Amino acid sequence: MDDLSIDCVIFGFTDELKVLLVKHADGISKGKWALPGGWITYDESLDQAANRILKLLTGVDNLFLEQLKAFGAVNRFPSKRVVTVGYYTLIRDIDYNVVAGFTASDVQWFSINEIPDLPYDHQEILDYAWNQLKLKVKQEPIGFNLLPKKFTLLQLQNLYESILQIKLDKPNFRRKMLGMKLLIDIDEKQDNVSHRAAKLYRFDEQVYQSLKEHKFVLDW
Amino acid sequence: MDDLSIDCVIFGFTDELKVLLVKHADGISKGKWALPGGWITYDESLDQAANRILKLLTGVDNLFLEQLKAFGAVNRFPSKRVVTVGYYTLIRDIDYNVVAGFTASDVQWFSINEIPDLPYDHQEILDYAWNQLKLKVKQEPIGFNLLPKKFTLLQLQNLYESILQIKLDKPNFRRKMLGMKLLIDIDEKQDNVSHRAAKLYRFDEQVYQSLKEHKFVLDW
DNA sequence: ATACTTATAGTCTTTTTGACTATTACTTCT
DNA sequence: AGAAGTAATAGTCAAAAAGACTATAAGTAT
Repeated sequence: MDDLSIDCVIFGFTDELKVLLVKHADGISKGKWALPGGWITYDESLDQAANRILKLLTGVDNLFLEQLKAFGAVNRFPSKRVVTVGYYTLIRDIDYNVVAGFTASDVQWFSINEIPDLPYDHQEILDYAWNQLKLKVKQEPIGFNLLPKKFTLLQLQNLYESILQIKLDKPNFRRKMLGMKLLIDIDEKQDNVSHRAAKLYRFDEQVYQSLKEHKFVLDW
Repeated sequence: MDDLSIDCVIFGFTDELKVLLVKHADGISKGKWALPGGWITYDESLDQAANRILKLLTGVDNLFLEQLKAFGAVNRFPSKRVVTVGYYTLIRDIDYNVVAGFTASDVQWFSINEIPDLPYDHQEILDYAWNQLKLKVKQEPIGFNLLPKKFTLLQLQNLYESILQIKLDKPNFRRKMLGMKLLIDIDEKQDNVSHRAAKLYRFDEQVYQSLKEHKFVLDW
């Protein structure tokens, strides 16, 4: 389908929230950083197409992937009428060795606060994606795809703070998180830190799933 | 564009939540009730296309209209590959005299609880739309497009109950609603009711808009 | 041993829920 | 006219949650 494309907003997190961009090797916006994307073929669903594109970059299949919506302004693409379907995904950036694909000469993580000029309506797609992420974070647990298996409460708090771009009170955050019974104390501690080591936790997958389904509400 | 269509979930409300369906005059699913839809032309954005289709049915332009997402399973449409973009809209049903368009032999409101068998993936689109509506109702004020200019607190409560399909406590609902300062007491009362007349309110558009932007959270 | 850093525990006040009860105003039936 | 019915509106009270803190603990670095 030469009038329908996919564009992916790939969020990563280690110490801060990041987005993966690719540099176009050629075409109209040659040399510009843009969201990774591609065309949809006739024999794949939208979700499959997005997954294929994501796999090209990360080498990994079946990452968390969710559709945003379709973007269809008449002149969003210069040469002809193209509607694009936006997707977003959450991954732990350092777990993956991202590689430039066919049409991309380079790939790179950018801090969410230092995004370069993007072509087409990619900035709009990114803004929309971030907004969705902010909403999501208030309604269901997050972090399973963004944090290591074992993590500290502060890491989790930093994730929330990075996404929402706000500062949270530490003791209150602890109380709330521990109160939802989502975290399991695995009775280990950090090491190699130059201060008191924090306890490590992991998600309780059962609770995580059920919270995802029932939705809750964090009024931050 | 012959591979990209629009489908609209048009929610209406008077005493209960309803959905507007059209009966196909011909084509593969002739005689079946389905979501109103149409093809996207090259010279209109997705939003414009949805708006055009909605206007055909209601005669009115620029109703509240919001995209759901794109639906793109490979075999969702029988004869060829078609991706559809779902939209939903909220209108006060009795304000509009809906008319059957070119390809529809009939139009009718159906109670949300008595939806007939729908063709293609229209049931999936409808479910998705209702879900979105449920989420929306918890995050921003609603009713501006669904209620008459002047309404009682009970009417507003019925709207919430119809959408969420739950029963709410009357005194608590009052307290919460009045507490948000969203309603203006216009110092009038119902008439022609066979019981104590309730006060009439209208929305404070300023507050309505600002609540829409800042989002809140109703944990029902 | 002391200064620094982060973890973790706990307090206290204010707000917000949720579940009710009580009373009021109006209509209609007898 | 009085009683019964129906929904509106006011108010209570205890439990839970949020917000803003303070205090202490457990380590590292100097």
